Amino acid sequence: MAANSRLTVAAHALAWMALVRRNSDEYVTSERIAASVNTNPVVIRRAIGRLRDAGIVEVQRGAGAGCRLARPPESITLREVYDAVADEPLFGFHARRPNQGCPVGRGIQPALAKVYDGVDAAVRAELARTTIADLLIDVLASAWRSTVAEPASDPA
Amino acid sequence: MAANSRLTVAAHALAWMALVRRNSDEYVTSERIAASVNTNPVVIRRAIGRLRDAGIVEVQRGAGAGCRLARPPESITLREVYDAVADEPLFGFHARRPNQGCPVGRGIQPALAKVYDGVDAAVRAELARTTIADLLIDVLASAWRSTVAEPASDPA
DNA sequence: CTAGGGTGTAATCTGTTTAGTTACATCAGG
DNA sequence: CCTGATGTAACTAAACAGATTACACCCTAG
Repeated sequence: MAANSRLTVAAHALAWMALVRRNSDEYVTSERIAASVNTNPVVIRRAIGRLRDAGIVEVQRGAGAGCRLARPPESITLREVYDAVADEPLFGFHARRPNQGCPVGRGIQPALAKVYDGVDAAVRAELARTTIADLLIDVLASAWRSTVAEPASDPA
Repeated sequence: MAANSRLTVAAHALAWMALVRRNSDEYVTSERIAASVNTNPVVIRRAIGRLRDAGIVEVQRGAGAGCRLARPPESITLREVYDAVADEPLFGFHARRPNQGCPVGRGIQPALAKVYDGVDAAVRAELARTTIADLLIDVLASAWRSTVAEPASDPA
């Protein structure tokens, strides 16, 4: 597992909510989402909390509580989701400060920062091309194909 | 520190070798590079090993041994370096397999894989825009600026 | 042809991070 | 109120990266 599965979990939860939303506008519980993602409800709640702060989902407390998309899935891009759940940059700098007595040690971080900023912008632009609605369509298509192929695939 | 400082360390080492190369074509030891990066020589050797396998640097063993760029720095892009040193994808999937009884659980990974492939291509295209020669120029410019500003900055 | 400085790499230690889990305070609807 | 859910703190466990030690191996200078 790579360091960050947070975007995956958040996208999974949102796709789930988008699917539910097609049938009703009810709130869905963290427990049900966790059952689909196959993790603990608290992990889902942590992700939901960030998505709530970003205005992507609405949370209802009290009895009959749960969570649902705050907006149509067509208006939610993976870039927004990424910004909501990611807190570490893709590439990190030195674990220990490089030698400041060396020109390379002194100039490397500013120089790389520019490159990494460009990479970050490219990543976010690419993620902006996919909405939760797009994702749900692709998810259902993939699930359908795997259902058809299932008899031939391993049952694990 | 974010998960991956490997690209940073490799770029630092290559910038150093590019700088040395401007004055002579001698081999430089992992110990000297480590002193600039401020880490252990073994960490540098591990990075060098991958760069050697990728044909980016040449390593000479025996007495007076060390390592140098195998090609002009203008011909080495950060994309090559990234490909040489990275082994984990940027985004990971679920830690535990999602619920295969749920359409979303079954279709989410193939759907996200397409998105993540696109992101990976975008990252590498962005990194391809910078060569080690470009980086060195920027490193030296940044080091120069920080030298001028040094009297006002903290001496830590 | 040997002495010595360097690479290559395995093994281990340590610190950090993240997912997983438990526990519990809090919040509304019925 | 009671109930079923969220919000969050606290802790555990596992994975991972970097740091370090140790040592086999290599090659060139002398």
